[in-house]
Amino acid sequence: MTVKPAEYNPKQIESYWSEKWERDGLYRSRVDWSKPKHYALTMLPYPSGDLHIGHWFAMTPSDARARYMRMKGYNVLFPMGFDAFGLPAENAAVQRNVHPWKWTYSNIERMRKQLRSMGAMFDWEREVVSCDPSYYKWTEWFFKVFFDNGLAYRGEAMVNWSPTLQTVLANEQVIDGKDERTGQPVIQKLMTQWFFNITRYADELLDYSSLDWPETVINMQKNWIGRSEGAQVTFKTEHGDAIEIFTTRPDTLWGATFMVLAPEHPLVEKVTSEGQKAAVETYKAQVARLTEIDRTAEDREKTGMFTGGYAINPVNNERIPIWIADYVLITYGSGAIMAVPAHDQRDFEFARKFNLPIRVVIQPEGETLNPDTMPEAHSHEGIMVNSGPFNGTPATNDKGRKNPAINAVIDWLEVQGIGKEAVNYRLRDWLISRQRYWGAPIPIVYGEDGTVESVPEEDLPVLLPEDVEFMPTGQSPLMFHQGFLNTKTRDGKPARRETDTMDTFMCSSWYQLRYLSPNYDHAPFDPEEAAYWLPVDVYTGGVEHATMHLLYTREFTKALRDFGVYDATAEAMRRHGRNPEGQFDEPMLVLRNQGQILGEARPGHFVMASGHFEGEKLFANKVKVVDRNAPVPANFDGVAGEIIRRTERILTVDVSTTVDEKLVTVEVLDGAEIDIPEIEGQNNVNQLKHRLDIQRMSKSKGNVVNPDELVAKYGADTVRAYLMFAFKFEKGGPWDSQGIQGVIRWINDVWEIVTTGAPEGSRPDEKANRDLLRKTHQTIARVTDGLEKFSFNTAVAALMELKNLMQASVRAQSISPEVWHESVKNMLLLMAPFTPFLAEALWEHIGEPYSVHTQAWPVYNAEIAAEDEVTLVVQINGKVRDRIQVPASITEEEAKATALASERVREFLNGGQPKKVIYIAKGNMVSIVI
RNA sequence: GCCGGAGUGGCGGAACUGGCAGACGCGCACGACUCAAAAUCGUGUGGGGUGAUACCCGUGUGGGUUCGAUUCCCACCUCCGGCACCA
Repeated sequence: MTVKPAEYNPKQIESYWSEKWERDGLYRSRVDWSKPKHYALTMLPYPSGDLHIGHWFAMTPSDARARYMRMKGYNVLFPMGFDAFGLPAENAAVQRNVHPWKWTYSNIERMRKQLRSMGAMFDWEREVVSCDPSYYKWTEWFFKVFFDNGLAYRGEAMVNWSPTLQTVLANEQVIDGKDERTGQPVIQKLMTQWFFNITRYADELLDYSSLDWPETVINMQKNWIGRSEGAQVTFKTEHGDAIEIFTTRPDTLWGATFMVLAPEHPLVEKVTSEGQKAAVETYKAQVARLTEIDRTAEDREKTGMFTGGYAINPVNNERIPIWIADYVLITYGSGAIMAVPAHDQRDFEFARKFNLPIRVVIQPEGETLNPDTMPEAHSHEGIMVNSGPFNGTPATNDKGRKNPAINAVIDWLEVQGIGKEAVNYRLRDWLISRQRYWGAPIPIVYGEDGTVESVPEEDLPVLLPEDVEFMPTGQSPLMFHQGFLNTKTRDGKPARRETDTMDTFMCSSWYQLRYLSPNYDHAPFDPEEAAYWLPVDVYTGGVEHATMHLLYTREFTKALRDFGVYDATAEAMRRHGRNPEGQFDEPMLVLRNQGQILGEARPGHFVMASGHFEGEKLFANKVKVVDRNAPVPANFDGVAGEIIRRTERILTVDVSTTVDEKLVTVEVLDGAEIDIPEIEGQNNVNQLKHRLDIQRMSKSKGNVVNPDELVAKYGADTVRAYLMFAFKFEKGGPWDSQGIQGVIRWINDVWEIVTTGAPEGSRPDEKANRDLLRKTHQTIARVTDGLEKFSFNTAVAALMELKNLMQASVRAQSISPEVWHESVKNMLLLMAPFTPFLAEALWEHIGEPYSVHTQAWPVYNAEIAAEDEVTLVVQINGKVRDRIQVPASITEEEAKATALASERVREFLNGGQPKKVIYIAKGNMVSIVI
């Protein structure tokens, strides 16, 4: 007697198994030198309050892969934590009077639950929270290491300063030069801030040879670092002061007809003549008022001012005027340039505007440039002219030493002692100061005598005081907290604490280390753990972190290596027989970026609204949703069209189908009659749907997909599998609420097949048995390959195919119970990474030992997977003309003979001889040329 | 402007190293079950053509290499991303 199997009930299964796994510590990861390790990491979330579908898309495929690695025999570490410092918590404090501490922790509490519902193999005992003193103690400690080793320094930097609020604003808080919230103007102000000398590592950061990272990320980082090769040349002012310049085109030195200094350049004052003083000051003041954005605005006309001073060009001792202009940036190179208008477009524009001389020194072949008439600079190849000893030297389009002209001039400059080969970077040092409360304090103390010292290690962490007041002005409460502010230097003299806190990228630059031993209190991480787990083997996250986070964490790792932080770890590695060589150069060896899940497109309701017009606007007392294809009655005098936008009771209706004007505003009056046929009962204005285009999800757009709701409705397994199936991992795409049906059906079918049990009383047929086993092994290969390559969608597709054949075999009663069991067993093992709850429940159901997740990954058997019959494809002149079923063991001669004997081929040959017959074994194909 | 990536059915997407384009799924159409609907099951589904075959066209566009091109080469178009007065 067959018992009717229970319905698939994900809620029950998922809560049962997650509790059991938790109790059993199934996902605890411990150092075990007898096994190979695998450190899988996914970027830790900011605790904004709710888990987004994007988090699921980022984390569940990575989890599937981590589970696969575990079944492959690796000892896997897959931790999770929270990047918990940052501005939103502080904004909440100001706006809603909740302490950031409370706000953050209650969000974390909520998100932990949501994360657990995912069914990921996170080891929660390794959780880290970056705003916890036990964590930020070490963030401070790293700062101290950098400070003590001279990597951290104080420097001046421009900040967005709000004079109204007396505070610094982040870039994203400034819109059109105004404070986003108050609308008050923001100015650029120089402030002393803390930096890390990241440029020290620029060259090493450009070496990606040991990394398997997406090309796009490497490309972005290379752009960001912006290495350029050239020469540094020393010009002198008339009065003998040196002006260093950097140029990528030393071959154009003889064409320099003026110099330009950045307005902030320290020599400006000295070179400015009495007569130009007032004009120069005016210009400088004008520049200071501009924000970075204004200054770099597109197609901006060149501005500048003559200083009255002159410089001597060292290559030909020519006297050339010195100008200042804001197109020269104080932050790049030396803040001064030689201007070669004939061969640099920016200099050219400047020279034309201010009537400065232009001299051609690179003459392109086949044309003669005329300085008076040339429409733009010539920045390409040619022959050097007007260049003293170098006349006739060819200049190519190559950069740096590869260009013979540049190469020769650099050698000459070095011999003459007026310049040398040099490299410059676009990359700026990392500004880590934030004038905020909710961040890790910078452990620095300022003595009254101006001394700057780091806080002794035994006094770390410098704790954030909790009894602080958040003022709506946005100022950091640390500046007013006397208990925090007042302290002592090491030798007991009165001192003041640094009130800036650290950039949150600082916290996320080393969190992969804290996961190793979150409770370790002698050091940021336990060398014994690190010796085993480091480095991270696979890292996944969004491409938006390509330049900042990923560059900082690489730099951080290299600095720790150089400052000996890994010495004890290297020692432990050696003790365990692992070679530490090169293990601390890079934090993450393999990187993959997931794409983004966008909002689903949806048409808006098509409505007929009537009421009374006031001007262009309709005040509606009746709104009826109608079929958009139905004709609107000719005598209808209201507004008919699709709702494009709806904000509360204000509708924007696209009436282009009926009248010429496109958009009409309709205000729905209180108590208006709303009729939406598809929703029964009393309707209200909030049920009217507006059109949604494909765009990023956001609450205000109303296109957010809530994973909690999906889990409640379908179960976590379905949500996981759907996300992996429906999108390319690296690409993402718009959400499709219908597509999930396919995964629901698949999971239900699997449930039904397995719970129904092996077919009893079937009439097994040898061929069907063999076909199913073959398919099973082909699926092993495809799923394995998919997981290896982050091609989750094809792996799920393969599992669906296996299910399809299994279902057909079961229905046809054509397979034996043994084959059913063998096939089901393998299928559940293969499904375990994707649908961990379902696989576990069914694994138990078929009587296999707990847990499916600790089983070995199925081994592919090529012999079983091999087809015994294949389709021989016959092409004539590259077109498929016939298909013949043949044994897979067919030889080349047999295949050619079979093909030539085919009816279709004989028709085409028409008695003649083929010119050529080609056999392609791997494609089971014969290609005949006639 | 410079650097990079991508264009395949109505949709998401598949195709190993140059070898049967469109796997798998959604959607859609028709049929079965049902009083009906949902669910489920069956059949079909790139376009043209045919009663059905045959055949022709088809992976952004145009050329090329090849017995054979979504895949390689050249030129172009479109979209997306990064950088951008960086000397």
